[in-house]
Amino acid sequence: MPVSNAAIARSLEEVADLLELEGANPFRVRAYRGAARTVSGLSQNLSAMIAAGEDLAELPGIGADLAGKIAVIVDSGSLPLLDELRARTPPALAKLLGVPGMGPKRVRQLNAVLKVESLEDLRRAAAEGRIRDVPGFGEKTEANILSELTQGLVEEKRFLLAEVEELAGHLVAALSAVPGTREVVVAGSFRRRKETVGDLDVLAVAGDGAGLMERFTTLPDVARVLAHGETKSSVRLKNDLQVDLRVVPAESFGAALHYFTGSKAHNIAIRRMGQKQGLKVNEYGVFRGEEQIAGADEAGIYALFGLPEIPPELREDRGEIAAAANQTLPELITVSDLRGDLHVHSSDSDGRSSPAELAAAAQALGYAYLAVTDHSKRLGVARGLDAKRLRAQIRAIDDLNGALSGIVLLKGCEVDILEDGSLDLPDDVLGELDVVVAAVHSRFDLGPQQQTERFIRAMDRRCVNILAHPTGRLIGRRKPCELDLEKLFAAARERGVALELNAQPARLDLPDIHCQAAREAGVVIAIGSDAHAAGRLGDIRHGLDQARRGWLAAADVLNTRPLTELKRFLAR
DNA sequence: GCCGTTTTCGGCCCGACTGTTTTCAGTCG
Repeated sequence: MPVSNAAIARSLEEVADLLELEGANPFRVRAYRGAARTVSGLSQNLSAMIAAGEDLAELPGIGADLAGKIAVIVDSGSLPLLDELRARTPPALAKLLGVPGMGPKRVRQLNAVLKVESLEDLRRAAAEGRIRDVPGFGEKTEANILSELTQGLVEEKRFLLAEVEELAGHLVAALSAVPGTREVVVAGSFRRRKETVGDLDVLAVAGDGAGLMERFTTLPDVARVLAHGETKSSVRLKNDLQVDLRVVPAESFGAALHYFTGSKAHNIAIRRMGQKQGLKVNEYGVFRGEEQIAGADEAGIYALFGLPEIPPELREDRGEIAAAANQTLPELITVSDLRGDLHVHSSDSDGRSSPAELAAAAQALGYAYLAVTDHSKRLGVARGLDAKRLRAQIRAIDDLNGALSGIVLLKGCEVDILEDGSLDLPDDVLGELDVVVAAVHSRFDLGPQQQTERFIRAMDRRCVNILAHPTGRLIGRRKPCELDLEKLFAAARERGVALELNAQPARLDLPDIHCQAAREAGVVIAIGSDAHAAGRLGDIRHGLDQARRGWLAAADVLNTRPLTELKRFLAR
């Protein structure tokens, strides 16, 4: 079985961790991390690229050496350098790097002096008071380590973006209420609309910085103050979410917003551009010598480099800077571009609203159409429809449409793709529908070849219009199924089938990077809310966020089209 | 280990906070 990109990235990341622990050249460590990042962001399978004779050294951050090492991993499934590193370094030692406050130097120091080799060793050493006497450590550091370990927060926890939206709103409101506060913005991955966030980075312009910091560190939700400075403070909330607050002067607001929005990789790329022009870019502005020449707003920073303002969602160093320089950035889709929703459940299966209620809610959103796509019979737990019940629903929707004006309900179904790629309902009944959404809800564990063939076989059925949540992933709970995406994209384009970007916060499937690749492959994307109640149609905004991160313009998305054009596409 | 509009060698983003130090190293983002 071919080695997955994710596995290659993990190996490179582990090499970086172990090299760091050995005190290797930090730039060499960085090179491995950079390569791991490049690899995990690829949609094309590296094994396939090598088989096709492509030169991996063309990829950013990968040179001749790492291209060779990746080829070795693909060939043999392992990497000699990694094996050597593992033999030299206790494997559990790398886990210590995950403890806040512990970096490579401290881990090595504790390993050398106290023979600490694991998290348990570290916990015991801290509990027994042996760490305070190690040179470079003290009582406070020891107490902090013990506290981190006993609170069980060492495993990195990321939150779904949708989960923290409300909290972020409360924070902004509470901080904005401090007298003299002029700007409060949540930057970071939250502003980039990344599917998960590890923490919140809040930025403020304040008349009374000390007062704002005092308010921030004493908010009722704060469980622990990690740092409390004049311009920077960090807290951990009761739900374990870390929040950092920075207070900056107004003339630096744009620079700080840019800096704290990131991504880190994007910032580094911008700083390098500055460096080449003899400019220093930091969170206070852009400086030529001592003189600040930009920084009050973000646009001014980009303008300095001859670039249009790059939308936060694109700032991942995935080609956006080159595209901005060439004036080829896409005009990203917005919510107002949507004319309808193509994946919604009614109370006929596992939804909570009737088709009539869904129609009313869709109309309130300004939609021209909405597809009712209930589950098929195979999904018993969802009260999936068999042919008879589906025909009854078809007749009911026909009647309903006769009574509606300004909105059209499309007759649809989310039909199960069975293990062999056949569909859960026969062609004759599916043929009576306006739109057929096909989806996998079982056997996510097939090998990549079999899984890809299963999807393609389903798309071979001419009634199928959309492939729903293609990878099947559930963020933090279920890994994406293994697929040859390049093949899948080609098959979808050839057959006139759209791939879905499912907007449910835990799905967001296709993921952003795959949307970008699908777009480049000429595949049409359908954004579906997968709402199970009339009040949840608005969930589609989460899909919009990811569509923008996936470089999609309105023209790339099926449900921005007027009804007549949509119907042309659905006719295949 | 990567990379090139000063370079195929010699660089490699930049600043805040903490804790342990007496002027700074380590960590973090």
